[in-house]
Amino acid sequence: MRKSHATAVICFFEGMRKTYLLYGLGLGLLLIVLKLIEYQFLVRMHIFEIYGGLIAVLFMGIGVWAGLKFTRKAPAPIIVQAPPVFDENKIKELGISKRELEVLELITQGLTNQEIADKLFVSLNTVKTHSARLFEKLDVNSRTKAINRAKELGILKVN
Amino acid sequence: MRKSHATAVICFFEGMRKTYLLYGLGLGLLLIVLKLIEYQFLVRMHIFEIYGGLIAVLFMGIGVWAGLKFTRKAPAPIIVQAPPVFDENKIKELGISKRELEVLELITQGLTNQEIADKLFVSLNTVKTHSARLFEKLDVNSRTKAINRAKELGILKVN
DNA sequence: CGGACGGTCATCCTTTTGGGTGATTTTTTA
DNA sequence: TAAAAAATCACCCAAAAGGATGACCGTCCG
Repeated sequence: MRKSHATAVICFFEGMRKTYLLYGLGLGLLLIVLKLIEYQFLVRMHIFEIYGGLIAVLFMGIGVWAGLKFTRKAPAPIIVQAPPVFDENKIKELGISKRELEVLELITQGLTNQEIADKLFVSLNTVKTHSARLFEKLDVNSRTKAINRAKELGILKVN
Repeated sequence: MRKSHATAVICFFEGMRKTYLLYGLGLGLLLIVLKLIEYQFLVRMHIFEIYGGLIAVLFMGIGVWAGLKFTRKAPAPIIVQAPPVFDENKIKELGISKRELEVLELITQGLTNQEIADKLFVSLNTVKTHSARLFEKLDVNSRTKAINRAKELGILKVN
């Protein structure tokens, strides 16, 4: 029921999931677009500048976006420096996941859910889900109470 | 789609799971084959292809680099527990009244406006007025931000 | 006396949060 | 590989918070 119809329809490689297919299609479309642009300019003389500029802008945009997106998860191993009273056991004891912990820290920094969503490159709904479960695990019902609770539990890295 | 797409694009910079790598290699081979075929018919545009490809790679690299450079926040130079002192001057300097300060402290304790109102024996509206003026003076727009601001200003008696 | 200030309360309106439910996809683990 | 856990996103609804404005009432001080 999970990978039923879509996978069965087009299955070049065994076990290829829908997302891979979508990725392939997306890249294919991108290539087609580039080709179209290319031909348009090629047939009416060689205007390399415009085409090159488009490629430059497009891929630089992709670079910025992808670079940002994939360095968020990098846990930055720099902070090996003496954590004050970072009680890791408490976190596992409460069953707080990594993502939830991230959200918690951003909450304590005073960010709104929308700001957190932007920072983590996820949707607002996702942040709300994380925070909801977090509050449940911390046994609180508001972010300000969560801040205090997290502090008294020693869950936060700083402060 | 978004995630898988970008993951494959930039998997070299990160985890680089086997699946993505294999997929990428397959795609690469496919592209090479296409290029070979294309070369037979479009010999004259070969230079153009290389040119465009170089631009793409170059600017995507620039994008990643620039994106990282301008968003990575400074490595937090040893969080020296700032002023744990009660800076009374700051309070007068900002024109925060006694009642507003009371509200501020109750806010940092995680109380809701209603709870604060009950505690101070005033109406909810009054608390909202106080907090509104408080936020204005602290130059924030939410209680969680007010908490952090108050701390960095040394306005709070405790912690 | 008459402002200025602080405290109180109100109304209207918008945005943000919190709570509940359900679903799909990805990752981890047994 | 199959099951469990984590992460993602959506939709609905209600409560809380925030912004803007206006008003009333004490007290204090020039």
